[in-house]
Amino acid sequence: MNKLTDRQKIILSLVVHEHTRTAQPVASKTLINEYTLKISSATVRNEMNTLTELGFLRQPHTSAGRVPTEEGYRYFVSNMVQHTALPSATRNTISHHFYQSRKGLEYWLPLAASVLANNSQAVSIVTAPHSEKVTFKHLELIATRASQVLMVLVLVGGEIQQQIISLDVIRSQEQLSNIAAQVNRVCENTSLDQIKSLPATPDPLLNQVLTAVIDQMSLASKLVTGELYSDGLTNVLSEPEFSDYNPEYSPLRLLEERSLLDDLIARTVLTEEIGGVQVLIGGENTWQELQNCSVILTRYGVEDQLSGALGILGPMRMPYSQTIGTVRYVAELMSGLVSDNLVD
Amino acid sequence: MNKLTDRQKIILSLVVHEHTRTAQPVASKTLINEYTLKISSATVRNEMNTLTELGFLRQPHTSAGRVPTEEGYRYFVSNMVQHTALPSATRNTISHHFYQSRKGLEYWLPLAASVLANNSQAVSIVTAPHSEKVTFKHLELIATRASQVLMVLVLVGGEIQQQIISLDVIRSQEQLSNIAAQVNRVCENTSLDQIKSLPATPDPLLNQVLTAVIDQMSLASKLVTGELYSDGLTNVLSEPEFSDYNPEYSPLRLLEERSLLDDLIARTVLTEEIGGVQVLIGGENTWQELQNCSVILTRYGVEDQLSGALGILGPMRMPYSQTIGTVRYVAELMSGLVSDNLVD
DNA sequence: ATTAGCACTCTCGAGAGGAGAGTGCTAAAT
DNA sequence: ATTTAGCACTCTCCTCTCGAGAGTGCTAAT
Repeated sequence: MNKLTDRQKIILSLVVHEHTRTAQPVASKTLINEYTLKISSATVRNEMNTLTELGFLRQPHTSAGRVPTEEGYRYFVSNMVQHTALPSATRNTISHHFYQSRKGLEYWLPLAASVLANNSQAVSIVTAPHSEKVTFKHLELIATRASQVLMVLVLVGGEIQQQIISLDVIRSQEQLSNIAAQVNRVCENTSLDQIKSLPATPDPLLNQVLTAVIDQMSLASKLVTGELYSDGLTNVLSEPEFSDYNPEYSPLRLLEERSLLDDLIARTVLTEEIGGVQVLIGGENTWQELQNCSVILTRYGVEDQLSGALGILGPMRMPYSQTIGTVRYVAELMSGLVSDNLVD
Repeated sequence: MNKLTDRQKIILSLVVHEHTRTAQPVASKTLINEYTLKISSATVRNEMNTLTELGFLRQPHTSAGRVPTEEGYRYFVSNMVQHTALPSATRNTISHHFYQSRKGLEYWLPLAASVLANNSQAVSIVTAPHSEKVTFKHLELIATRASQVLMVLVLVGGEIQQQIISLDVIRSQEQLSNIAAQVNRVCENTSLDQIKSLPATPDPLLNQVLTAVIDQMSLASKLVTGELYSDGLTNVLSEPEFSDYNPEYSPLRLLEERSLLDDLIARTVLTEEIGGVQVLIGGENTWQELQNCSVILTRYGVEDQLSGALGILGPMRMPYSQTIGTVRYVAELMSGLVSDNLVD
């Protein structure tokens, strides 16, 4: 696979850079003008020809410059994007944002989305972290009106679920607190399966509450990741990739149809260890919606406990090196924050 | 203001309808061909001329048909959209969705957004309901790791806030529950101001918790409405109104910059009683972002207790009658659901 | 007050032509 | 054997023109 000569690699990378910058097909002459190459345009043309035959470049028409193909981008990203860290100025700006934000995931998630969007000129995707194993932490029952009860369920990891339960009989807050205390005693740090296999209880209220708990926990166990935060839509609306095509296959469906995003996350980053950044270029023949787009995704959080996905969706023509660096850095920050605030 | 003749009104409304249907300038001849009018095209032309002088229609160029102006749409909406109810089939389809959904605001909000988007071919906007007066309902403190405590605060209305507090000393869950019980005894159904004016306490832990409660409640009191749910972006991306213009003034900024939306909500529906539907056409000289767009917004929930805003954002050229009906109906449904599940 | 008829205006699309950009190839140079 | 200069060739893109067609405004007749 890696059978390009050094010179071919340089030319491919220059074409990618130049095309990213100008959005135009790149001519051999442009290359030797803009960059200091010690070879002539004719040589560049010959090499471009080879790269075209290899499938890494293509010509929009006979007498136009070259544009990288999907394969070209893929080769570029896997072989030539050196994982240099982000400039420290950028890192500081980003971490500063987190530092001066209010504390709490509910602030960090939209902040991460905003930072990613602003540093990438693409659409950001951030999902709230979620624990693979759903474990009971704490239950609270709060009397509201008449026989309605607000049930608040806290899971290990810190996710909070709420549900309104209608009882057959009106109960006092004391009675409710009593039941909640019983449930807490039995269930703390207990997994869904364990709770399911608890012996039946004669108390109908306790029964109803346990059923509701099991119901909520089952629901949570089916989630791939938590809520979606996104930002930077206006960054890409002017890009033809996002507005021209068939609305049936708009890449923005990824933001609106949760099942699409979940599928994408499940099939890429969820199978990876935290820390690895995945780059999907042009849908990889699997996601039709992503033609002409690229997705950079990674997983963040604490391995085996609480993790979410974060990254960006942008036109295929994007500054991969910088964007990958940003995604990686934001994920590192978020992992640290999640880890420091783990509820276990 | 209402000085149009009946015939002029008819012609204006036909132009609006036809333009909505075809997105093209409407010719006098088209009108008498498509609709059964007992007047000639020349008469229509004369009337169109008058309507143009009055500012309700305009010509894209000399020899083109007419297009409604902002003023034209405004006149049409205020004087000629009769508030006929939605067809019962549509109503049934919509209510069916709510009926077979899981119960809980967290399901109804995205559902409302989805229903609005699908029935309007526009972008939907739904904000979670929020209570104007922030009132304490219930507090829970949950020991996590070492000296970290997860504080869960429930407000009257059912909003749940969470925060992680770091204590100086490690406390047992008993001690924490004890403190929470104390706070609950003192604060239940108490307003922010009342809590603020509570006498100081010697207990440092109690003090820290109360400070955190006040902090969270202050934050809540500054919200205009809750979280934003939106759907149907792909509906409008192909519309030139949404992709052509300067990204600085894209109408979609309304979805990304919460301050814009809050301003819009505060200055329109929040001042109205629940039930009134507001139609903003073309930004009304106030919101530059909304040029060529219209926003239909209404407030839903329970007056003086818990209310949010919902509606749609679409191109100015839209089927107002149907869309207004949909927005009103969804708001009615949501008001009912909020009312049935009020936590007070 | 309404309408038929007609001249006038403007857009839109097709077609032509020329400039320019960029290539591929060939033959010479290294 | 590789690189390069030179050049013919191709294709796009812009502009211009021109004619067809759509739709109007005006005038004179009903």
